[in-house]
Amino acid sequence: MTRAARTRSTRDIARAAVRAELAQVAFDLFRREGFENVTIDDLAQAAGVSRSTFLRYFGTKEDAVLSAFDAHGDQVADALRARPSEEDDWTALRRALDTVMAQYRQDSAGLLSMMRLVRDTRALCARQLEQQHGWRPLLAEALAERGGLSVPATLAVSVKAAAALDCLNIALDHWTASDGEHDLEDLLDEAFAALNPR
Amino acid sequence: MTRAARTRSTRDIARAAVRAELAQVAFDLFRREGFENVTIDDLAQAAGVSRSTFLRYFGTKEDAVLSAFDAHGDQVADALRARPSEEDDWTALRRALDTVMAQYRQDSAGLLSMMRLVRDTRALCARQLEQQHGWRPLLAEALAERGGLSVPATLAVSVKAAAALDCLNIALDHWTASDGEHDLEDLLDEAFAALNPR
DNA sequence: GCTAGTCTGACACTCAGTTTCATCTTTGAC
DNA sequence: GTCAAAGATGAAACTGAGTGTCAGACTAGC
Repeated sequence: MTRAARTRSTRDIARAAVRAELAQVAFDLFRREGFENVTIDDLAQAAGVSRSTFLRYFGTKEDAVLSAFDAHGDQVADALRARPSEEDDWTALRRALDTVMAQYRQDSAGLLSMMRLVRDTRALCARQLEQQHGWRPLLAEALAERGGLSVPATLAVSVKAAAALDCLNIALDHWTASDGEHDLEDLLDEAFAALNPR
Repeated sequence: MTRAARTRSTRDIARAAVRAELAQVAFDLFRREGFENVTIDDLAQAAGVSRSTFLRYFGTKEDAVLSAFDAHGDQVADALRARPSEEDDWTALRRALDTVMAQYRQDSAGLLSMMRLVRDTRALCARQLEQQHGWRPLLAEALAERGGLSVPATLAVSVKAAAALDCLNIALDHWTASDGEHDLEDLLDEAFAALNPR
């Protein structure tokens, strides 16, 4: 559990609830009308808050959608630290991704519609790339710590972290393209197998 | 040589020249004043054209900077197709990147200031991610063709293409962070070595 | 109840990016 | 050379994102 999660006041909980509600309203509206056909004013009105308030919770329209994945970077990094130290990096990365895979499996229909929305919207695609780009240093650092030596993330761990995230992404892409027909875990395994660093 | 390059009218050449000039003016201004402190009006005025014209050449401020890399995706994909078919994918990818590495080496000072500008500007970082994301399918397709079979890019070739692009990126990141002290080729080799798919 | 910190809505503002239209230049055909 | 078509430019209006400010309402702790 992170520091932010430990020190959680009543206000923080209320804020998180409002945030989740706004995100849900936004997602539904985007799905129904299309991302670029919905203005922030529309979102605010649909959610029953002012434009100002909406923009206080989410800096951009994109963030309202992608906030669903906000915690994933830290979650995977934590899972990575929890892997046995004798495990090789690539296997540890694959297993650490089980954390998010479990969440995906829990609501695969929701994930599918989310991924469709993201893939069909250039701005969301771009923002998602940026979001995942931010996870790379988290994974790289966790990987470096696991190695015991050299806490400042080296080039090698960054590359492995980036590649693992690509695998996740590409597996999700193929899964979405198949309308969820293929098994996501299998696709991820296949992606990891394509790149088998020693 | 691509089709677009073959059928090149006088107008196209003039357009390309204007485009290059605008990009240069924009780059200089961004470097001097900072990306977000320069408006499109400023750029247009500095270049002696109207706002409309500037926006016709570059859809966004970001594109004015990153147009410098526009051709790289196709170039690497072409280089990939030119590699001997007996070469393994990973080696072919590494060698195909020599195409862009040669261009970087030719003006490493320019590249360094460009990379610094990009890294220091969130919007440019994001747009660059998007740009490179667009290269992935190009490389994946070239890789698939090389393999002879299954022209529709499979998951495996996508993963390798993505990983190779990450290597390029991360090598550039470290090179930039070292102010160009390290040797870029060495960093790229190191990145490729960290991920050695069979 | 009072006070301090926080949340909210209203409003004004800047700027990015789109679209439309009128004008001017270039090109190619004759 | 002339002329018509196509392309390039500039001007202007417009939508909407995102920022900043401010005043009022709410809440918690004392």
